[in-house]
Formats: sequence, structure tokens, C-alpha cells
Amino acid sequence: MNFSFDNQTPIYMQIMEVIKTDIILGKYSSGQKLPSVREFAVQFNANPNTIQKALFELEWIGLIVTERTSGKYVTKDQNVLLKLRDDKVAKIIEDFFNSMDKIGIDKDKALQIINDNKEIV
Amino acid sequence: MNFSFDNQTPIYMQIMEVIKTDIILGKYSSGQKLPSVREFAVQFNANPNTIQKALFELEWIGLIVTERTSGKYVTKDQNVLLKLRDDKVAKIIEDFFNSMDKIGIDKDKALQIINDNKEIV
Amino acid sequence: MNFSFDNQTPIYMQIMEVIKTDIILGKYSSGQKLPSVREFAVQFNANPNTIQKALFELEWIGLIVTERTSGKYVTKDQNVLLKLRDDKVAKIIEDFFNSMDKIGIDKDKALQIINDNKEIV
Amino acid sequence: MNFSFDNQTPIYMQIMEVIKTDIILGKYSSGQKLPSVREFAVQFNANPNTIQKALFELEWIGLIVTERTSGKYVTKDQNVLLKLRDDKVAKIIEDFFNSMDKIGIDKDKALQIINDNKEIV
DNA sequence: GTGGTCTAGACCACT
DNA sequence: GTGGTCTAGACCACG
Repeated sequence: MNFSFDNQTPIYMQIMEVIKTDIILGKYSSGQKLPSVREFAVQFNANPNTIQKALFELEWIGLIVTERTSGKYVTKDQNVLLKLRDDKVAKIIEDFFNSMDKIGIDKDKALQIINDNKEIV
Repeated sequence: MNFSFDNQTPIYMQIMEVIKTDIILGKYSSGQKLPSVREFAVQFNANPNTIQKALFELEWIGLIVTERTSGKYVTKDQNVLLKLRDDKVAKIIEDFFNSMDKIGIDKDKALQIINDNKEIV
Repeated sequence: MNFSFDNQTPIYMQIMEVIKTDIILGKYSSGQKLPSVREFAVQFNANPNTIQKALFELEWIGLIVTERTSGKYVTKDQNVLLKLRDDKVAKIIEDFFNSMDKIGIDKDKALQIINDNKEIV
Repeated sequence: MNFSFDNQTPIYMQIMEVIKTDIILGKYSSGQKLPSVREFAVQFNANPNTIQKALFELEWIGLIVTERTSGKYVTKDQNVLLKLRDDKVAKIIEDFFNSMDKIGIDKDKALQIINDNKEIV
């Protein structure tokens, strides 16, 4: 796998997002063991410490749990996983309307535009 | 006016965005003189150097022009202004679909969701 | 019995504490034979090596003695048992006053607070 | 200043506790600038990264805020500061009763013992 | 082999 | 000079 990192945002945040997304997409499913920190380090071509920092954030939000000496696992709590996805969807929609609002386009207008978007994009 | 800056992104970029948005919204219209660097500095409670950096970027993309000795003006080129707005709209829509795509929701599904969620958000 | 281990502290220490407490509480009384390492291993759902390590620590502080070929027994030395409990009580009280002291609450004040707070906690 | 670190618990946690306590005690008061990361590093004879880790935790719980390029400051939110102290007191009392309970001493008995503690300790 | 901690040292953006 | 990020490399406890 090959990742090209955006130079504007910290690598650890980008890694966090990639893994988070992989979990949402079910690439790593509930209760499953994640690759070890060292494996991730190779995969992302980053330092193990950087991976740690990324995974720590995911642990904080309850997405993954650490079993000392055996590895890190995706939480078995389905609610956390479902909520994560819903939150993300809600966030995307909110961002969309906010962005449109900032340039003077209200919700109704925004919806109209996006539904007609085939011509625009 | 009171701005609370996001601590993650450079201040000058945030100022740039605010001014850009103000121009799109017509607060500063085509051909109009912009406030002086010093006025902006007071308005944003920022260092004049920071303002300079922000304005320089806007000049670079052709949004504003500097008339030596008299100040900075919004470009008279209507095409630039219109394009700016359209670009932004297209960008917002693209971001929206990209974000949805990342979590496994295709265009049709995304449209369906956003149309259903205008009451929720 | 079901134990949920704290992921922050070594399992063997947690097991040690549980057994130690059980001895203080008289669940295993003076001179009595302890369950075998294997039985403990099943009971705590842990690796026999981990149990060994926990028991070794308890033997070190004189709480239990190993009779080769027959098993491990709670010490017959009543003094050790009594002292263990008194030590623990003293330790708890000392910890309490130390903790209070660290946040600027002296002994008298601490006593006053704890006497007032038996309803709150 | 001279600190002797407990070898059982991570240095960053111990540093975190020291700074937290200093804030509770008002050594660093509301809104005040904290020493720089590098100054702390010298003071605690630790690596700046270790200090960062400690301070990050304090930031997470809202105790301190980071002003990019100028430094880190104790939060101006008095509620957070007051709550911090109250939480700590409650925690200490709770720990005390829990510890006593574990060795078979109930609340009333525990209170009685601690009030009579002069002879015991 | 697993995660956790720590150090030394470097570079960066921002003011 | 401030905080933030990242790396390389080391050592440790645990099971």
C-alpha cells in the first residue's frame, strides 16, 4: 500500500483518519485484532511513535482497546461503531451546509444546487 | 468585530479565508478599495505582517490588485469573481461527495441522505 | 468468579492483591492449604506462570509458605497475619492524609471533611 | 527543585500530577502563563517530549490551554479549577472507603478508626 | 512479539 | 523563543 501524506496536516492525524475510516468500512471489524504498531509503522512508512500517537487518539474515543502484551483490538461495542459512522455522516452534512452558508447560499438553495450538480461539476 | 481563531491553522490563512468570503459575499465589491493593512490589523486584532501575508496570497490568485501609493482594490475582472464563487461551490460539492465516498456511501446514496436530513441537521 | 483486570497494572499484581485480601478477610485462614496453581489459573482465567509470579511475591512477604510436594499454605504465624491487616489499615490512613496534604488540606481539615462527607460519598 | 521519580509509574504521569497539584494549590493561578515546555524539561530533568505528553493530558481535561507561539496558560474557567479540586477531594474520600471496604471494614468502622488514628499511626 | 516509555536531536511555522 | 511534529533508537514489563 502506498500513502502520500498531505504536508499541511500532521502525519499522525492522517493515519488516524485512515485507520478510523478503515474501521468504519469494516476492513477491521468489531473485536478484531489490529496490526501491531510495528506493522502499521511499516505499512505507513512512519515511525512507531507516530503510529502510537494516532492509535492513542482512537483509543481515547473508545474506538479501539489495548490488551497489554497481546495487541490492540477494535472495540466490541457496536454502539460506538454505529455512532461513529452516524456522527461522521452528520458532520459531513453539517459541513456542507455551513460551507454553503458562508458564501451566502441557504439550505434550500444548497439542496437545489447539489441535486442539479451534474451540470455544475 | 470579534474573531476566534482556530489554533490548528495559521492565522494568516484564516484571515485570508474571511476576506475571501467577504469578497464573494459582496461586502467588498468589484473595484472597491479594501481597508488598509493597518485597519485590517486592528479589525482582526492581528499583526500587520500577518495581514500582509494574507493579502499577498489573495493578490496571487488575482482576487485583489495593489495600486501603488493608493491601496489595495478588489479586482474589476468580473470573471474572476464569478469563477471564484463557482469554484467554491464546485469545491464544496466535490468535498461532500468525496467525504461520503470515503465512508462507503456513493453519490446516489449521499444525495438521498442529504435530502432526507434537512430536518435532522 | 469473574475478574475484570485493570489494563494499567500487571495482572500478576492484581491477582496478588486479590489473594492477599482474601487472606486478610479470612477466606483462606491461618495454616490452610491454598488452591493449586492450576486451580487459581482457572479461577482467574490467567496463565499459570502469572499465578506463580503472584504467589512468589506473597511468599516473599511471608504470607504463604511452600511445602514441597504438598502445596502452598497460609502462614501459621499469626503475627504476620495481624500485622498485615494493621499495616494495610495504617497504609490506607497514611495515604488518605498524604493525598489531602498534597492538595493543601491539613490533617484537622481532612478529618473534618471526611466526617462531614459520609452522606455525600 | 529536585524531584525523585517513582520508578513504577511513568514519568509523564508523575509530572502531570505535580503540575496538576501546583495548579490546584494556586502556584500557577487562573489565566497565568505556565513555564515553557523547555523550562519544565530543565526543572524536571526530563525530555521536552515527556513534558509535552504530560501537558497534553492536562489540556485534554481542560485545565490548561495552548496559545500557539506564545505559550501554555492555566484556563480562565474558574469552574474547571474548582471542580478539579472537589473531584480530587471526593476521589480521595472514595478511595479511602473503598480500600477499607476491601479489607472488611465498613464505613462507620473506618470513620471510627481514622478519628482514633493518633494511636494507630 | 506486544505495547509503553523515554531520550536526544532535528526541523517547522508563527510572532 | 514558543509549541508541534517526527525520527531513530533504546530499554522495559508482560505473557
